[in-house]
Amino acid sequence: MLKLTRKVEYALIALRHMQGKELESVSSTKEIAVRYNIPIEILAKTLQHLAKENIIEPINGPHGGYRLKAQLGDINLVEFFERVEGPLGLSDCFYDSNCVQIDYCNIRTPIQRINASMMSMFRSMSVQDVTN
Amino acid sequence: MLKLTRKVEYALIALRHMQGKELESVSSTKEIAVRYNIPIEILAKTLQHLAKENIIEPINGPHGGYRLKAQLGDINLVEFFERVEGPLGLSDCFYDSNCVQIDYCNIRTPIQRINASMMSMFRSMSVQDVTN
DNA sequence: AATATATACGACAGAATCTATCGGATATAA
DNA sequence: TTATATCCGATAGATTCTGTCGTATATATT
Repeated sequence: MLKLTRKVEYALIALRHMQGKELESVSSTKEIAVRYNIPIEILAKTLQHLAKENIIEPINGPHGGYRLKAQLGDINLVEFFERVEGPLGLSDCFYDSNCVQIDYCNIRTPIQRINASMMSMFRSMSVQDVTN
Repeated sequence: MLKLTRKVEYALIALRHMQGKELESVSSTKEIAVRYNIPIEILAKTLQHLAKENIIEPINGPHGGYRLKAQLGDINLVEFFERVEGPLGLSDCFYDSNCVQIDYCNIRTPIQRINASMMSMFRSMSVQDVTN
């Protein structure tokens, strides 16, 4: 409960790795996978996803890989989590109405308040707060 | 990602239900299950768990059920979540060392900080903030 | 004492999500 | 042409979440 997914963790590990290198330098999937002991195929997917989101830039071919494209200080953690994993919320009912309790629920409003606090907390931090 | 479990939600729904009634009055599993459209067996387990945690008190036999026992204002949300679902943290590595990245991980410290913020936020709220 | 209604609880099963793997395609530097 | 990289859909395995079943125990009521 209340945990990050591996995908988000791998994304952050990779971004921090890139952040630690010179601006133009390129990091390959293999390099990162080996360095941090991450399954290469899953990391590859994660990086492809970050590239589609324009957070990193892909370089094809030998000596290729990825380098940072976005300003990590401009992406708050709610935005980042949602771009990597989709809609965010303590309960599904805040972005999807398929809950059988929804008509009777006596805690929706209070949980909504707590959810807002959590969102606000994550919104106050940027990806750079993690990668620096 | 970052969601509450149904068990926690059902527990909060039940506690709020009890909170809304007179102090000595008793609520049965069936009454709550029907009222909020919750599978009765799973709610039964949840209430048994809350009873073992001394948060509610069981009354056996016909006209039995449960009533509040603990002061809900005295239980903060971190404590509540952990008593219902076990150890809490954004990543497993904060309470369990079975992660293959742990020796190389470059984000453990920053995630730890964010985790501390989240814990602090939940610690600042009590169960009563949800059930009132 | 018998009955009906309630909690107690372990074992199991189904569903959903998370995590990882496979196979084959495209791009490009050397 | 070759080697090294990204790209991407399909699938499989693992774990967690959610719900079910069967049986035992407790007690108010008759």
